[in-house]
Amino acid sequence: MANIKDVARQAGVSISTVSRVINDSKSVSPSLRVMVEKAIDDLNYSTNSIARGLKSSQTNNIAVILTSVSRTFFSGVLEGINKEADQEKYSIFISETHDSIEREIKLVRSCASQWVDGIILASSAYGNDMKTRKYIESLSKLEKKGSWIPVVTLEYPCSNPGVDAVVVDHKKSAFRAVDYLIREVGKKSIVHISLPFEHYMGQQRIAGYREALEQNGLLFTEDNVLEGDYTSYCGYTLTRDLVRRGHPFDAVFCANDQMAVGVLQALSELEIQVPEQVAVMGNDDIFAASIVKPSLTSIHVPRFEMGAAAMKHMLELIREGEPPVKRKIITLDTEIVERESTKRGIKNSLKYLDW
Amino acid sequence: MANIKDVARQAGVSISTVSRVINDSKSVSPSLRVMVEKAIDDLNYSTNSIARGLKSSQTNNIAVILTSVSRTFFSGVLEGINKEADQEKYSIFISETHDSIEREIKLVRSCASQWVDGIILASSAYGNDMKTRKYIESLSKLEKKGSWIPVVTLEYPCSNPGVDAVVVDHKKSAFRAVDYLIREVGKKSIVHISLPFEHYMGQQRIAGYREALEQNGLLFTEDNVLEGDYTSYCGYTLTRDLVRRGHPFDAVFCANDQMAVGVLQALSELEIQVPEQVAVMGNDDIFAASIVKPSLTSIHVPRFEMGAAAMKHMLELIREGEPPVKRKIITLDTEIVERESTKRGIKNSLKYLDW
DNA sequence: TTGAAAGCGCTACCAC
DNA sequence: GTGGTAGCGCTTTCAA
Repeated sequence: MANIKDVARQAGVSISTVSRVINDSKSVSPSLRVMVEKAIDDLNYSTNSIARGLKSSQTNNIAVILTSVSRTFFSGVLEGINKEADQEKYSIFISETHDSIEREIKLVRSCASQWVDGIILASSAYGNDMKTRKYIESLSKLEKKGSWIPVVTLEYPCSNPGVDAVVVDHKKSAFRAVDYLIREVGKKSIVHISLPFEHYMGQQRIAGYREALEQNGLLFTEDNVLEGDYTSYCGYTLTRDLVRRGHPFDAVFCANDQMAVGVLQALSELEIQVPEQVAVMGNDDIFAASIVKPSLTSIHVPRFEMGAAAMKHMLELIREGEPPVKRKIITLDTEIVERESTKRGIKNSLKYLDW
Repeated sequence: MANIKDVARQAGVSISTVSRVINDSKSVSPSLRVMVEKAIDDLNYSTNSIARGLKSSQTNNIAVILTSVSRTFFSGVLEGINKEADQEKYSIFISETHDSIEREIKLVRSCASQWVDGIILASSAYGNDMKTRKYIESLSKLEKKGSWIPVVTLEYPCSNPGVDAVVVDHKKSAFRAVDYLIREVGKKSIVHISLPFEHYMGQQRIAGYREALEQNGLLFTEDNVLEGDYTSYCGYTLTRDLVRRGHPFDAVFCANDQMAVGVLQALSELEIQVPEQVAVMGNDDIFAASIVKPSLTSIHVPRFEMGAAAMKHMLELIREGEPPVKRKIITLDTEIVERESTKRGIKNSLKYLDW
């Protein structure tokens, strides 16, 4: 690949002139401009963004660090991010942590050292050890050449108050879900399959679950809260286990849809009627919710909007160039999407989106 | 973020020495090494990979260019790619073309100009116009600082014979699927919902479909081949349309699972028995195939292995440093996964993978 | 074993 | 309008 020097030689002009043409400066005569453009075309030259970045400290790259792109939830988020990025000249750089905090730390460091212009992060830094805390601390102080690299977290606010976030109110969502199960569906013994207990989001949902029970005069018992691990397999086994133990319940609220699908599968095998005997509710409203039979009532999380909002906010932060005076947390609304797993005979509109 | 100069000053040594420590050269005295390491730690220094790349022309970044990460098919591929990359020191850089050839061309150029060490590409360059051909031509000649940037394509071999690929035999897969529908399921009027006709993979599958019919003494008619667009919506509408027109058919073979899910939905609404009246078969075996009811018979494509093989091969190409004498096309095997949409009463083992 | 200095490809500043 | 040149942060000779 030719470099700027080659182009200059080929066109018979100085490097400066070539640079001016590339960067669209007006102070270059039409004749020279034409010659340079021809040389660029002849040599199939394209400017080396590494070297450019080294000088200008602007790479036009934005890193998106997620736990896993195959987690359906994040696919939608990515669509939103991409949509906003496309309109500007930014490229997106996706990497995956697979829920490993070590990998997350390594990736953030690596992105910073590559001088990305910003980082959109779905963190799994739940721990409270020294190393994790130091890492979280560092998130608001990432720099390249002395200038600030903004970080925006997804899903929940990171514990560093210097980092902005785009979130949904997990507690409120869970509250409304359980309140709905009690008041609209008429259930009384609601089991909650949660996320790993250490996860902030899981804790929030448990809090919402509890509040809904108590406000409706029902008893909160720890027996009814099961620790899940995101997978549909755990929903499946936990449910079979509940039934085997003869634990009484007439509804299950799961912290994500994958687990709820596992619950449905187990109930179907055990020939337990949904929703008459047991109603099931998920969270996130991924497309699988509308595909399973019975279709799954879930809480719709605006994933696309979440990604778009994160990117939009990121662009603002980059434009401003320095940490905002006051932290900004953008909260998006969720809503319940009612389907057959809580209400018999409801018409299930299969979503015809790309997946 | 501190730079190497700062570290050198802090440690009271030369830049060269710091560089030696960073790059693990042995020719540095233990005492100095300790001082430098302390300085690095104190300043929280991490080496700027941009500048490093500028000099060494090795960035340790590998670009993965896909149509869309939310297309379930590619999620699995990414897992495989990541698994292999993790073992080495490479970072993965994912971007999406959304089936736009312009975007694809732009991305490849941009990656090359960022001096990635290699590009794994799921191309949508089906066109035959001048620009596309020139682009495909260029794929085997990507360079940074005069050294070759290897490209490996996924899913199908690109028409440039200088580009290696990891693929499955689409024609053979389709052949086996249709042969199975005829001989095992006993169907005779098989409709094929294809990909957009211009797509190489779609053409291959149609060829396999045709061959299976003919080898089994059935007539191939163009009426039975419908052009699809990947979405479940098109499977849905095409099926309703067939039925409305009174087109006779007793099986549908779809070029992907999404379309097959749409077919199932339409048949269910029309109260047509699956598989007795109409058997349905998909392609790819994404997890949705095991979730729908009736569950969907499909062709399992080893996505994970595909990604892993592509990455493995990429690392070899990078190690060798120059184009191989002979093009290598790695072909992986597919297999039929039998479920309820072609065989009543078969036990459906829901896959408990992460999705 | 150590340090000085050239140079990777580019931009930006300063002269002319 | 144009060209010369310093320098971004790093690696890599070459000398000492």
